[in-house]
Amino acid sequence: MKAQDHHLQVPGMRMTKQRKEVYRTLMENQDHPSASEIHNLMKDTESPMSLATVYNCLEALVEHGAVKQVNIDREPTRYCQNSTPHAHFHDQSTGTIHDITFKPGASLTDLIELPKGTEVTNLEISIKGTIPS
Amino acid sequence: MKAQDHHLQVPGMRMTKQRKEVYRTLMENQDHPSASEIHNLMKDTESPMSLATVYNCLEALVEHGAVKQVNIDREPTRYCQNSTPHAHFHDQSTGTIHDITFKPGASLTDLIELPKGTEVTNLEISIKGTIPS
DNA sequence: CAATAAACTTAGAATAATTCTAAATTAATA
DNA sequence: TATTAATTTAGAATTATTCTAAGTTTATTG
Ligand SMILES: [Mn+2]
Ligand SMILES: [Mn+2]
Ligand SMILES: [Zn+2]
Ligand SMILES: [Zn+2]
Repeated sequence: MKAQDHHLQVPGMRMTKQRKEVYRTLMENQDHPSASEIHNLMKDTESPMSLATVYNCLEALVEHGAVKQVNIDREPTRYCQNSTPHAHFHDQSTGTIHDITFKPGASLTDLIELPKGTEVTNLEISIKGTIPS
Repeated sequence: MKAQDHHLQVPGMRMTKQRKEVYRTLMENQDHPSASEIHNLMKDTESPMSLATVYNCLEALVEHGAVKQVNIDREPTRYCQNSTPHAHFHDQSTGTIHDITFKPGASLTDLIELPKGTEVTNLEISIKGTIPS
């Protein structure tokens, strides 16, 4: 799946008009928008849709690994089009969220010790702070 | 602040009866309970209190660094009495959350590259998976 | 193709964790 | 002690998200 591939197709997921548009909107707004932000972005397009459908589409995309959920504290869940492993940096001076890729060859076990046989199904690293302008 | 010190005192925070009891309850239930679980745990004690007060006390304790919030997805916020830096492992087969300390000498920058001058104010690492029994 | 079933979309209602409000109480300060 | 500031509380309000039930689209079967 290329970064600019707006014509996502995932085996097992019916790619409806609505899912296609939600995915495209997310690709064109890579700043981790929330469901309602995505919904608003689609208000004035040719394919407005209900907020429930935006939630449903995002859920389907997340289930199929095409999209990631990002939770910062109790704020509304945001969505990330970057399906590769990465961390999130939450810049407190701008409110924006940046993707941060892992160093090549780096592993979680560099940082922490996990009991033998531990199966990791999901890893979330979120950093809050400021970046110099 | 020792691990078993239930007589917390933090400069700048008025240690009321309620805050003391919330903190003590959290020390005695180190399994990352939610606000309403803490509230329930105190229902049958000598100092029951309103749920709003539990939230208020936890907020004060978090602000003063004595307690940490733990957010897993959109589940109710849980609270952690371990004020030292650590990661959280969410065991999916039991639903429990374990503290995982960082390897001595390990640093976040072993894993990711941050722009020069970046100030990190908060780091959260949460891992989901299973541990063999 | 026609009929049937399954999946999807939608508006609006429901849910539930958390926050807010406003009044009473408690603690600190002058 | 008198005054002020902080805290507690019950209950109302908020709000992101999920649910319901009906209509629509898509896939499958005969
Ligand atoms: Mn945004
Ligand atoms: Mn618990
Ligand atoms: Zn991201
Ligand atoms: Zn913890």
